[in-house]
Amino acid sequence: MCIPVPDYHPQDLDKKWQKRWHDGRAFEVVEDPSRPKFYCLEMFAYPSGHAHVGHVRNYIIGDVVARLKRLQGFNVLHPFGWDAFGLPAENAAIKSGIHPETSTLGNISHMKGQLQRLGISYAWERELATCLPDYYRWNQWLFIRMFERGLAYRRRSTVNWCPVDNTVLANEQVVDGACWRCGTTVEQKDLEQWFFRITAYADDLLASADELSQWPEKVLTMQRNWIGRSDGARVSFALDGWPGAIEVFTTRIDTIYGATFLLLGPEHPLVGQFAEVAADPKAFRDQAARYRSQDRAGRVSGEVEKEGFFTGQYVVNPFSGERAPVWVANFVLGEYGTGAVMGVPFGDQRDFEFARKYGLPIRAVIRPLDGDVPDVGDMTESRPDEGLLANSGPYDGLASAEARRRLTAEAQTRGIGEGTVQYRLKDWGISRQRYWGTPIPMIHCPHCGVVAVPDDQLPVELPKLAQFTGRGDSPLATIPEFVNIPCPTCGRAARRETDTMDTFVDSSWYFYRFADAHNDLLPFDPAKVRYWCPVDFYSGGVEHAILHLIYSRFFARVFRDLGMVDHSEPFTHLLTQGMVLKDGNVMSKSKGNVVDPDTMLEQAGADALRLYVMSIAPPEKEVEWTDNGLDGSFRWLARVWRVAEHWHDAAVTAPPLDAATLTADERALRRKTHDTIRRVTADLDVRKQMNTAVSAMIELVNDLYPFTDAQRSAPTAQGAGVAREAIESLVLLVS
RNA sequence: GCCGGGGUGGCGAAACUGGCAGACGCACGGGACUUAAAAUCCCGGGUUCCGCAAGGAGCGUGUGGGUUCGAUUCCCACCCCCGGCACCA
Repeated sequence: MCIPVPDYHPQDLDKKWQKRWHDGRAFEVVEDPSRPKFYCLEMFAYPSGHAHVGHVRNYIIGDVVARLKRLQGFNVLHPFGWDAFGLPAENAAIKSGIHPETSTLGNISHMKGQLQRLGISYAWERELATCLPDYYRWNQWLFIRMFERGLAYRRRSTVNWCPVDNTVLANEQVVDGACWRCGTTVEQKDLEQWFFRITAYADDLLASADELSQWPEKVLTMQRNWIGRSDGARVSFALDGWPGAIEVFTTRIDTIYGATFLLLGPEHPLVGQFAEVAADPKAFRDQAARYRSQDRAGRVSGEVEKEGFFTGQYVVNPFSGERAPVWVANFVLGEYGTGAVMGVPFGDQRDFEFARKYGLPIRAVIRPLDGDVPDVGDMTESRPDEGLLANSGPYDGLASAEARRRLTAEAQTRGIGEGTVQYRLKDWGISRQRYWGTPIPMIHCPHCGVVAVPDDQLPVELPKLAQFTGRGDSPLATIPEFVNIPCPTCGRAARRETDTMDTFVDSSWYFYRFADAHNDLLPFDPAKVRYWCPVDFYSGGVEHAILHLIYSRFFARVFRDLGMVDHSEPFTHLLTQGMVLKDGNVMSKSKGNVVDPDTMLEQAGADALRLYVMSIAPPEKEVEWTDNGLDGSFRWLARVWRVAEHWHDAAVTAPPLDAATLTADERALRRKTHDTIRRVTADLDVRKQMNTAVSAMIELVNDLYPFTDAQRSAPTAQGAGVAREAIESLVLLVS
């Protein structure tokens, strides 16, 4: 068949339609209770300067869903904004002297142009940037609400410190002992810090993870690991010859008769006291100090030889009544549980190795259901399996689970312990000693203590800073006009808090702000959020699985408990899009392997680029970028254009279809048309598998060509009608 | 070690509920059109063997078993790759 080459000039089409969408405000929406709503959101962007293909993939995925849902009759909210605070802009300012505000706003403007040229259907009137006071004032407002409820609090603590970025990092921002952003090994530092009490929601966050049926299992697993719930018991071992007791946390109280020693972490408060009565207090203290530093290094390197030393003190096993020596061990973590553990070499591999190394006794306290009590002399490793209790006094013969219940109950009755739940999750440290972030709206008064800035004085605006030196702490502390302020309570001289908030605070609730982006009385009108939220479809990179996505779930609960939202889970369906790699690496400016979409837009137009990116692989899958297929997508669009142009005149005058008089060829094409509609709809809507939707559409065109050719030599009355139906359907599916 | 995901042509991939493995695309080869090229259109292709050919036979979805009339799909055992967590008591 020879269909003449059409004038397919996508660049002109892009301009024409993008102008029409812009002028007609085509994607703006308002609440409309008469229509079902659909909130489609892609993770907003850090304005680094240029959108690369990796970002673009995410926005296209979201746009496909948004456009599908509009065609299906939903009232679709599809907004975009900018996660505009953050270190890169401040670090650039230190190098170049350009103020972060200037560079950030410039970057936003450039990237917005790129997204518009891609034809992403955003409701731009709701655009927000977190670095603007009309956004970050609500961070401050919410901080104060959390402060009032004890969810934001200040304490001195050991924190993760990045010496390159010169700031504190949250636990979630430390990856393999290094800064998540710059990769520098994290140091420990003692600082007064603001924390958000995310641990208050640990169980809530964990329990409802089970209900997130439309989240990837991978993400839920990561969050469960991160929260790290352990069910166990706290039990006190009375000190022998000292007042008081040492409390331990254990998940295996059923093995307590096998606790032949007790281990303190080097950070444990009793370590200092025991040192004073030791034979050589200095050696005692030095050794403990060595363990404390070792632990940090050990977590990074992974391998540290287990070692410890005897304190000279004993405790009494509350169940067996036996005296057990107290040791300090380098592998016991000060910050987890009570910082002390009972040593059960029979059931715990670390304790086993420790006991073997130092000749401590091992007692077998569990026997298998179908076997005898093991001979400890034969053991080469611990036996953590559950079974029936042995050598455990009155508890002998009980199954492990039952024994745990009885022993815990007994401990409680005797007032020496209780069942408890331990989490690995820690409170979220949000103070940052940097400039380019939300000022923490607190005032330190020598007389009144820590006082919140009154609501009517919000926002605490970020002052202009002339010089970026990168030296010292908290740049805001160098601005006397900012720091010095009368106390709002007593009126006497006081000082502002000079730390700023972690930028993850900004991103933890922005999806609510989109529902009511210009509210200047509240972060959002609860009625509007009730209409739009939760977000029905959320897509973004899996790298946020335990940062942004757990913080956002936390904030949803805070807003819920403030009575402002009526759901707990902010994102119903989560799609974690696979990264786009170039030469096996993540694209980044520093690696110099960024693929810029603008060149491809100029070459092939927005439709070809979008179609190609969607056709490479399913959206969750990581892909290696090659330019190879882009031409193919362009060629296919030209084929669509060509066949549509060929049929245009005949189609507009074709009579209505009469199903009874169709030829076999016509029936086949008709069947293909409707099958394609079914497949594309299921692929986009249900399976979220854009690549096979593209394949299905290509197949329809592949059938349309020979049909067109056959009709050229032997046209039928119904042919144009069947072709029209196919082409109209196709165009709709493509759109 | 624990948890999650995966392993299918030269490449990206598809196979939705156990039913013709490799749809669709990229790259490639052949042909038509053209003075020629580009573009376009048509055809071809997992692999081995037999055949001049049309065609035929065998093997084939990480490996080894199993269930079944039938297995990429279900079951058992194992290997490898990717991601997450990890001295958490």
